[in-house]
Amino acid sequence: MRIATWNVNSIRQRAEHVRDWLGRVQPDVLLLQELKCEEAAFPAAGFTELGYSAAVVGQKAYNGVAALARVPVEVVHRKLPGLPEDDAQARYIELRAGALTIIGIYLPNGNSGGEAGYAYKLAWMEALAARVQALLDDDADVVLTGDFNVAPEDVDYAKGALSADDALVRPETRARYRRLLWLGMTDALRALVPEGPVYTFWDYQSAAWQRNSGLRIDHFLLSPRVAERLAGCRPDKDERGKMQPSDHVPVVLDLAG
DNA sequence: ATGACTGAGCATCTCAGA
Repeated sequence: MRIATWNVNSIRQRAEHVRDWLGRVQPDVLLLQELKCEEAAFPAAGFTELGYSAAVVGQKAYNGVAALARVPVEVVHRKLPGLPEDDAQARYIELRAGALTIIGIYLPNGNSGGEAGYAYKLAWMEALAARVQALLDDDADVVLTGDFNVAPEDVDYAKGALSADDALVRPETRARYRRLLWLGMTDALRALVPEGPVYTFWDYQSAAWQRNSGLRIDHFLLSPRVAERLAGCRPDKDERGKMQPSDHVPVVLDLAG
């Protein structure tokens, strides 16, 4: 089973990149983030042609997540349980694929909107931990993936790429990420590559790609039985070197069975 | 110390991204 995640920074700008990539890499499920469009504007036909169904949680201009799947999936949630009823940000999709629960997230960045913006990020992380706890209490097999907007350790961002008080690395942010690990989730990439930088994002500015000034902020967290099936996890760096790329690259997870 | 790249939208500037 192959599952992938990709923050595409506008699906309408990146539809051809995604189509080419699906044809080559052939994931069973691809979680997308930062669609930057409503569901009606999502270019679904280009993916169904390739054998992928599309489940879209869209929003005008900002955010937006989706799942493309060539295996049967059922959408379980389109909003993160535990957030206020009037929360309209499209950042969460939860699927069932056979016995697996697959969650795709676009976690708030937290650097805009002042203290309220950062508080929203923390509240979102609290609700996410509660959701993961509930699933584990039900003995579910969980793959939690997407753009977490968290660089968990100092090795996960290039020197100078972020300031120490950035919302992606603030201690309160990292503590809430660690809480997911304490619940029993395994960081798939770090389980396979325990040391050294492995980036998934390079800013458009300041020649960040050319200088390899990147971040590791797109993750796969696996519940215990799923972690036992871990066979591979890698970012596809080649995508960042293409014409008009997203600033994030896809990350691919392979599970045995 | 400075500058600065991409995308969307009631758009030739502002907001957000990270």
